[in-house]
Amino acid sequence: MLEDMEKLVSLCKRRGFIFPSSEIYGGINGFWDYGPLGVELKRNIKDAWWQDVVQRRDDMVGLDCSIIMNPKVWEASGHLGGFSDPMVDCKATKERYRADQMYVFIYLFPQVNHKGEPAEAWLAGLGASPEDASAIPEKKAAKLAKKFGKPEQPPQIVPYLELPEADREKVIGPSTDDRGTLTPPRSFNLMFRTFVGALEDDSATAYLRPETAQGIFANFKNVVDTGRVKLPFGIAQVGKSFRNEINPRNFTFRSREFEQMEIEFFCKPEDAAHWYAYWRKERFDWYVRHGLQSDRLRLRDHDKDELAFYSTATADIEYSFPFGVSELEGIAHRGDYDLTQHMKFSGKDLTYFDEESKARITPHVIEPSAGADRATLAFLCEAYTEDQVGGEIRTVLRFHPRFAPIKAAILPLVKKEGMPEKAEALYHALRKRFAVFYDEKGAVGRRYRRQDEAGTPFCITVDGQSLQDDTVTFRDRDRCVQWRVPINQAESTLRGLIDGDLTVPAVS
RNA sequence: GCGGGCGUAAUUCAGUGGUAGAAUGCCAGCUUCCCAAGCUGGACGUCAGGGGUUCGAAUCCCCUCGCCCGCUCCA
Repeated sequence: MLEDMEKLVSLCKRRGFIFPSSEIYGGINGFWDYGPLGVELKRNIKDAWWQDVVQRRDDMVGLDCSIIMNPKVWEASGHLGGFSDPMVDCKATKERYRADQMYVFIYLFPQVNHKGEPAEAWLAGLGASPEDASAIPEKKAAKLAKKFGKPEQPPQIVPYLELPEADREKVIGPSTDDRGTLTPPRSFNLMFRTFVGALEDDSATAYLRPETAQGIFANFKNVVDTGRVKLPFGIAQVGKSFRNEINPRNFTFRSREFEQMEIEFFCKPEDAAHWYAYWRKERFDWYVRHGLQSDRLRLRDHDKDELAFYSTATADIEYSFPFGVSELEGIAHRGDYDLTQHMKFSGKDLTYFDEESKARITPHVIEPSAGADRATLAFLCEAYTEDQVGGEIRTVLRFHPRFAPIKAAILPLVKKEGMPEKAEALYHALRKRFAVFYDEKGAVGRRYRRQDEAGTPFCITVDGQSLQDDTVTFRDRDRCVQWRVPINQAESTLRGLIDGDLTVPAVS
């Protein structure tokens, strides 16, 4: 079991799974590159997802929409407003506050201070309204009143955001007794801004999408009009998204550029609860089927106060990474919020005509939204194992065969007596269908270990007997079991093992 | 964004002011009929980047970038 990320990060670098982005220039925080093995792994995960939720279902279709969309999309979705809360930091106590919930209470005391000026105190309080915010300032003012006398007037109350810049220095923060410790309000906007066209004026402002979901909602009418789809049905999309995360952390887990695998599943309002329960289970089971069967995986329902205001239910699929329990996928019951918002902002009718009831309805939507990079990282963490073999450590990535970057390595046992030629012929036959790898160099034990570290589930070895009777040995990664298979059945055997129709024999 | 730690070969690390090292890995060859065996040879470093101090800096100082940990944040 993987205890910290260090060994995995170093293996990923060493074997070509994941590299720091633009490393030769010192890297860039929050961005990562997938190397030769990593790109296969991640692509296999995305392909498996696409096959399972689109190709093998009758009620799903796919979509691939642009990353940059009309900026109004992000007004409608709430990302432009919701992603940009101004925050204020206290330099003394390191606390952080929402600036729109901070009010300054200005007290004037009758007596003068040591400089002979009228004593005044600018006391900051926190709350949704001035009344809510008054507790801390009142308490502090009462203390000061003992020294400078009781104020004759009630305090003047100013929202921190409306305070003139020059006056900010006078403010005493909620958690300190010193003035001037608060920073100016700073906007923490997670949207990546850019400009469309060569002229960088404000009218050309656009955004890199922070999620793929809105492209699906924006195309809902197109798909309904052209796709011959009927409720209930879903639209799936895989693609890059971008968020200016305040603090990228934990290897690829929180990155600023990442890839999502999202479904918006549309249904009649009265069926939404059923479909929510269905997808909640279906998506959890998908991870279990592909190897996250340990107790490190869990399904957590959001508490009421955790829910977005438009959602009636949300569940997170979480994985216990070495750095903590973190979300892989969220399944949200979003009601008709998104379609309604887009109708409001676009002025277009996005309702659905139900043939049965002859009524127009606004479908409700269930959103299973998964992180492709997070899934990849979870499968990497889960796969990482160190076996003790005769006092030595055998490092193995136990990927599900469907995800393994290389499905099988074709190896001549020794580099002579016609074995390389026979092995190469098999390699050329197999690579038409599978990602396979040929290696004839060095001791076979070393080659087996190299494949273990790359997560290759099977090795096919051509030995002396192969030259006599046209059989090869299959070697299983997880238990090192070996058994003989006729060379003309190698392809069907490999396919059976990958698809799960065949299993590895108990003993060789 | 704050605080702390760190940054030397592909990886893990040693090197506290005076000629950049080890192990593993990698490459070539020999050997080898089954699990990182052995032998021979080989490549690989702007010591994260930039600036400063010094006769001389991987080493001391400053700045920047990146990674890790803890806060904070995560609509």
